[in-house]
Amino acid sequence: MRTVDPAKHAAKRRAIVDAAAGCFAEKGFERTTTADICRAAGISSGSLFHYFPSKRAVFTAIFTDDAVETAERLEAAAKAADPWAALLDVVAELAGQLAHPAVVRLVLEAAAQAARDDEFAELIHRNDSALRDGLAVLVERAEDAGLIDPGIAPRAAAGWVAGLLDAMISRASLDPGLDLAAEQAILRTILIRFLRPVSPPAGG
Amino acid sequence: MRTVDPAKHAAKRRAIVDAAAGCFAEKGFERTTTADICRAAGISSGSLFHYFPSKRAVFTAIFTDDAVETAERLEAAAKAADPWAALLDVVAELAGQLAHPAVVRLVLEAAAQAARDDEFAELIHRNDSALRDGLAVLVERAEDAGLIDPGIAPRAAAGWVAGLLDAMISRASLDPGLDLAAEQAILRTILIRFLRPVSPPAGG
DNA sequence: GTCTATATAGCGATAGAC
DNA sequence: GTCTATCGCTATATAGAC
Repeated sequence: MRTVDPAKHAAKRRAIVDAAAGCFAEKGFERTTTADICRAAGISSGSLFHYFPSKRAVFTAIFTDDAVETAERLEAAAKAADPWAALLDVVAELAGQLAHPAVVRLVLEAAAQAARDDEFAELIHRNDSALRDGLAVLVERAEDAGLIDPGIAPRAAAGWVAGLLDAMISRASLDPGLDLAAEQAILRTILIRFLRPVSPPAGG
Repeated sequence: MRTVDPAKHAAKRRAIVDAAAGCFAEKGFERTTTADICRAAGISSGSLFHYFPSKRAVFTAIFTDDAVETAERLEAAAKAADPWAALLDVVAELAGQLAHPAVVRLVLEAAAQAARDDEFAELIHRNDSALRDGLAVLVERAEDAGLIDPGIAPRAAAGWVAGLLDAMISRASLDPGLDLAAEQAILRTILIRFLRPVSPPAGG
């Protein structure tokens, strides 16, 4: 038995991060005050800085935590029997997260912050790179199975798949009344036409 | 002869906006101080607030000015003989602007600001809507000429063309060493495969 | 129209009791 | 570990001379 309970500490840390994520999504990093975070989390300033050394550390924690979840998703997809179906599934799942406006806003905020903070940019680039790597594995496996146009480089293709997800983020933020399901269908069409062989070897 | 020279006033205003755009691109809106803008423009605080009522007004001026230029581009494209070629040209021209890192950063900053400032969001949405309208006109004209898959709605297609440009912005910001020319070629491929008839009526 | 000087307010982070 | 109280600093915008 130890003086501190690591599980309790982690749970509280997580609660603070979740509360802060809502604030950052709503007002952005700079306009969110540490007082806002404290109010949202129901704690005092002293407590906040007991768990995190700075406001920025709270912000970055959101994205280190998220990276773990995405990595698990990609790992599971890599084991799937049908790599092409797994690719479409992963894309649909990631696109589905955009139904939450807070997620859209957080991604936009992260992109803006990464453009001017080198350390944070490294984190975001690592996350993006991990996503592209995971997607590239699926593209390669699908290509080996003859399900993808051989003229397309897996790595470049993976970059554009990630880019298409970013396109959806920008559409979702620019058009609040966007029909996400309809756009996901179009996204699927674009992926099929972009990646599949010009004369498919089989139906699908 | 008047007491104030409108041309001179406009020129100075423009000089301030240009200097400020550099600051905003580098540090973002909130972390750019009015003192930064004054230093970059070579003026004093008193002068800055003689030309603009607030820091935010300087920021928005960047995007109202840009809207005019884009509108002119689209107007010219609408008059072109070959609407399909004009569409590809406009996309290439807009994508080409991303060679300037400052442009990429400004767009990201604008997206983040629009997510939390309703008045600024209206401006950005108007600009985006004007872009989509201009692209939709080209898609429609190309469709009338049998150059585009009839199963694709022009308005939705235009949204995704704009989205693909946003995808390129995100790629450019996430990957500093990105080969822009190579990516533009892929973008072109995606557009052709996405929009053109499945069995083209002619070469091209 | 341009400047210098400054009012006013709010922020991130710390100190130290309990 | 959590709290209250507050320090030290920086920022936007204004006032008013020239």
